[in-house]
Amino acid sequence: MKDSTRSAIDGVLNVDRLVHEPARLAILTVLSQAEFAEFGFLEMACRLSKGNLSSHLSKLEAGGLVTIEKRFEGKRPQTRAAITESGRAALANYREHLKALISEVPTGAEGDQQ
Amino acid sequence: MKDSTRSAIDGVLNVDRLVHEPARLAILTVLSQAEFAEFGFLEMACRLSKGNLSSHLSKLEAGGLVTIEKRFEGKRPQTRAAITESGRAALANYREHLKALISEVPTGAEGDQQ
DNA sequence: CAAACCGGTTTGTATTGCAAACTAGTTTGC
DNA sequence: GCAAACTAGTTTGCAATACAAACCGGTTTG
Repeated sequence: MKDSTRSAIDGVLNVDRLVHEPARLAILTVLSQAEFAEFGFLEMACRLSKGNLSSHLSKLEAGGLVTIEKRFEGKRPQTRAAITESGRAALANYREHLKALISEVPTGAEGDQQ
Repeated sequence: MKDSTRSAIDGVLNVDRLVHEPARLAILTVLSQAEFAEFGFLEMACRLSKGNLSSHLSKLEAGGLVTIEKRFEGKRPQTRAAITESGRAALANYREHLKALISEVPTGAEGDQQ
């Protein structure tokens, strides 16, 4: 087994589960592209129900990857989420692991066993 | 939101959960590099306990992504796993989604909201 | 022949992702 | 002016599942 394959697999095995979950990865990805985003926007952008979005945001907040700001837009409540520095780092780190997997391990079929 | 970002996120949201789990992704990745692998080898290569490896292999088998062959090596039982065509396709597809995410969405910090 | 080892499978548990139900307030229709 | 519908979320309940620990059948070793 090649060294690069070895470390790519180790990377995969150690991914941050908080980031790895597709819904949260989507949220972080969207947030990484903007200064902040409103709840309603995230709902559509990530195709999540309000319930799921709410709970995933709570987990991301608990993990320090995003901040949640609650405010009023006129008379209506409004929630804004933003990625933190720590969140950016976690996302970047996650993406590095994926990149390693993709670039270091060939798609190829044949190879030598063990 | 850019179109490429949109489809990258859709890709992430629709990943095959059977492949997405790190332990199973590791297994499939290892199997994709060889014709087959023995249980004991997978155990080390994927840094999995026997119990976990056993149950993940069962799930992959149930999903048709790998085949399990049981035989005797001398007097001892031995299990071999191999990736199927369907498994190869699922892995390739999964990797395509990742690649799309990484290549289409910039790491960048700033951007315009919504 | 007992103890340790090999090669796994089964079982138990704690986590968690998701949907559905709920809460709290606001606007609209009549 | 008040009931019904809508907005903006949170909480709750449940089914799935990842992992560890216990277990099991057999084999080798001391």
